[in-house]
Amino acid sequence: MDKFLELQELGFGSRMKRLSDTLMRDVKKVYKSLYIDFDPSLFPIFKTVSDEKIISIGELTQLLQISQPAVTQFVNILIKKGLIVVSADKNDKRKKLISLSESGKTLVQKLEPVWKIMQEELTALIDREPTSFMNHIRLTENRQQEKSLYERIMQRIRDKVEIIDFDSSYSNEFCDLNIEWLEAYFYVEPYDKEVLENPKTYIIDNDGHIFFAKFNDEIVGTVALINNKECYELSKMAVSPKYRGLKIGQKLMDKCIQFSTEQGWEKIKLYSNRILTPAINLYRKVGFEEVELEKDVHYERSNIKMILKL
Amino acid sequence: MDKFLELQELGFGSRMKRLSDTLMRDVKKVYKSLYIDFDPSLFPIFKTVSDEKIISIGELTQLLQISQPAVTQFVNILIKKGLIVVSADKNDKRKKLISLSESGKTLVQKLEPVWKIMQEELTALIDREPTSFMNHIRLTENRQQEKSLYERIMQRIRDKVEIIDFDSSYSNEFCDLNIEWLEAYFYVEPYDKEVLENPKTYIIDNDGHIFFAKFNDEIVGTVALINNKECYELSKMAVSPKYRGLKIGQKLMDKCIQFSTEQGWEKIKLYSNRILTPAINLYRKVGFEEVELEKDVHYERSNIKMILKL
DNA sequence: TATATTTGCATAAGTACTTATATAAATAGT
DNA sequence: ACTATTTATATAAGTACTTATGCAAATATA
Repeated sequence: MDKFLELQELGFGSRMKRLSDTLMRDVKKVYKSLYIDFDPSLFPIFKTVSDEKIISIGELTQLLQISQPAVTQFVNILIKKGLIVVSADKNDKRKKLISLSESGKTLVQKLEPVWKIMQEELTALIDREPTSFMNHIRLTENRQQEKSLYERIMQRIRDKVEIIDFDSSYSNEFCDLNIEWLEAYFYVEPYDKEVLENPKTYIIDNDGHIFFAKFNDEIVGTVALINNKECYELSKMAVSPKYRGLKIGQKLMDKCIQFSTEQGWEKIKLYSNRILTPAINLYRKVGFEEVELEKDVHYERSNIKMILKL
Repeated sequence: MDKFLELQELGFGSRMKRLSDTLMRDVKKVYKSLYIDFDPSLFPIFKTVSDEKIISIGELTQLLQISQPAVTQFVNILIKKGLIVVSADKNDKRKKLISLSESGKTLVQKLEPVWKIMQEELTALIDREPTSFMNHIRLTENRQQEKSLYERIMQRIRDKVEIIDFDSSYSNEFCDLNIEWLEAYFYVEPYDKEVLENPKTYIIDNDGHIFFAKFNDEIVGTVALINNKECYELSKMAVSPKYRGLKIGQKLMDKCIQFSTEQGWEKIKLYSNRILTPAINLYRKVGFEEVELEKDVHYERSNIKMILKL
């Protein structure tokens, strides 16, 4: 199937290049999936500037062992992205001193946990038993084909999303996440505002529950189970658009179903709008079925009612 | 010194790319040094076409696991170089069937011994004790720095150049190699022609000697020691321009010195022209010293006389 | 102290790929 | 048999580098 296997060492150069390209592309996809405006090709320079605090172009060339124009090129990209700043060297006017900008520092904070996961998964992909160089390439390619680095990293990131219980310190996030999507698709009805700003009063104190999805110390999603005596109504589900693709909605939903079952309820109901196809698809996927909609619903935007039998 | 060592697995992709780039560039330099119009990037496709005899673009994409446009691109380059030809598939008009052209087949013949050496040296560079992937990269980089792949291959190629004795079957090569450089730098004097066309009569039968440099069954250089009773005159040294850089002149010279010493002569003399700086440099390097030139020399072009004391 | 060389960086052009998309022929579905 | 889909290849534009070269500031040399 794979001719490179036969080309032996003469295909070695091309082969390594191909593998590194594949891995780089996977890492690129990860950044994209996380809506992080970063690229693996920027990593060596960005990380070095971050580590060294202040460094010149020539020193970067030395350290990274790549050509000086390549360094200049990426430094320019990083400047354009606002991640680094340059200052002049007082003793040597030819020199450019490079350091992280404030937003660069913020990005490092954000990237560090992701880099950690990437590193671990990359290590798992490449570093098994000691063997020959060619064999390493072969084995790594095979593992990459079984399950791509992208999938490996994304799964680890998904696993890092925790579902936690309501705490009043998260009230703002509860409100903001919901307002965000309401404004995007509909408009915020007065009753929305009232409920979202007082989750404790309207939901928790009425024997309801609120769960949050937490990723890297950030609240990235939420959902509420409103207790209306007859059953739980699943509502206020919102996921930060920055973290779509991490299957956070699925996780929140799983938690709601598990929790409702534990509490002994026979069903969960929900109201939604057919325009929200990804959400509707998720509901159907976990077993919700469409039922007839009542005339008098809380919200104007509701045009579908669904029920899940537990 | 080398930051990539610290970037660990996250720099892995860039690191592999860097190493493969370095190796590819070295191989490129080898082709250039041998005046072979070929490029390592063409190798996977060229070799595959050579092995498979006839193959379509789609099949190449499959076998080599690179993108179809990349295959198309290199196929076009190979067509432009006249190394491959395309024919239409009778059953499927969309398909292009690719095979080696006559000059492609000739090139394969020429390249095969070189590929063999490259393969062996590359193997020596990369395939030592089994160890981790990262360590392989590190070790290979280190070895490459100690002595580059280019140097390793070139040395092996140089070692493959043999110096052999005169045989009348090589008379043509003796003549052609000399005429080639004479025409390039001066013109062929009548006496030149007479001697070059009858080496047996003029040189061998007068107790002189002729040596040839042989590489891959091809005569790539020659030199004569003319016996004028008083000493040997080193003359008729010529190296095929296709094989400059293999230090063939040096090898021929070494042979002449060694042979003259064995024969018990006290010196070697030679006549040359100052315009031929690389040759003059070689003469000086092995110990020849300039002496005063006589008025009446065989050749008009001679404007320097040198003597080596053995 | 003037001049030549070296150093630090920028710019331009080239290379070996990639992805995205187009086009024409072949095949499948109705 | 007609249309829709798939397949085989081509084309265009982008990416991450490279080498070659230029220029200005710094340093060495005379």
